[in-house]
Amino acid sequence: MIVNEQLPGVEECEGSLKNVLDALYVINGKWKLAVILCLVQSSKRFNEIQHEVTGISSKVLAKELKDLELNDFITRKVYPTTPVSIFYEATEYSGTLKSVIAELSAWGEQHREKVKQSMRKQS
Amino acid sequence: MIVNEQLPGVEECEGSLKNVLDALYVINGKWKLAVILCLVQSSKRFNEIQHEVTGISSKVLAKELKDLELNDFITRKVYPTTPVSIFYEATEYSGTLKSVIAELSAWGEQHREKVKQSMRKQS
DNA sequence: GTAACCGCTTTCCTTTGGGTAAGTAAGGAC
DNA sequence: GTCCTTACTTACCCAAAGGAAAGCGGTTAC
Repeated sequence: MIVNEQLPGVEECEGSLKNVLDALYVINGKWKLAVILCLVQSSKRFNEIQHEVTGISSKVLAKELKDLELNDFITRKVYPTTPVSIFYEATEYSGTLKSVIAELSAWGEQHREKVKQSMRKQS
Repeated sequence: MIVNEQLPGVEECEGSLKNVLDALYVINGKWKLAVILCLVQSSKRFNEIQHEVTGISSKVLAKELKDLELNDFITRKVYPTTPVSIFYEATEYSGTLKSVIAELSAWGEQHREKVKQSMRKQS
């Protein structure tokens, strides 16, 4: 039995697993982060988002927007113009994802580098 | 058009999106992190893992172990006992996930608290 | 022999995520 | 009246993920 002292212990792991899975559940899917990042830049209308997040269908975008609103990452605002215009904007709460995204981004980048290197070695 | 100055800008977002998606691709799935966390505590045999990660089927566990080995998170070690015993152990590289897991865990925890609170308000 | 255990693999089935395309209600342009 | 736009919804389809259960080759126990 080999125990790695540098890594977290049993209790810490089991406690955090639930948290991590909860976090991933929210962040997960092909489009959620793309939509959040799109709206963090500026608030936008449905068709604008669909144009900017290339490849997403209206069905999926509608679903993602509902999910994100339920999780309080974005707000749906209806302006009483004629006809009404509907804007989606990122909430302050979506800012709490900043450090999570930063960590994931840093890790993802170094991981891609590592994969590239190991592919060079093999060829 | 409302721009949130406290959040990252356009370039930063678009650059990091790819990295984040790469990271999520590796981490993703119902079982990967559970298996990693299980093996980080100590190296284990197939049946031990299957017992500890409750609910995983042998088919899925076998697949996850292969994936994790390919991505260099774990090593498959065969010991020449009779019969041979096969141990899986976490590599040093799986330690690089530590800060990612820490962030995800912290965020997931506070998010769950927040969801609980907003459910109390509604009821 | 027979049964059981280990480390899987195989088969079959269901669920989930997502894609395509069409439709629709409300309003505006011509 | 007819068509266009906006913000979706609906219906149908497909592929990948995952679950259940059985099988399998090798080995040990009795």
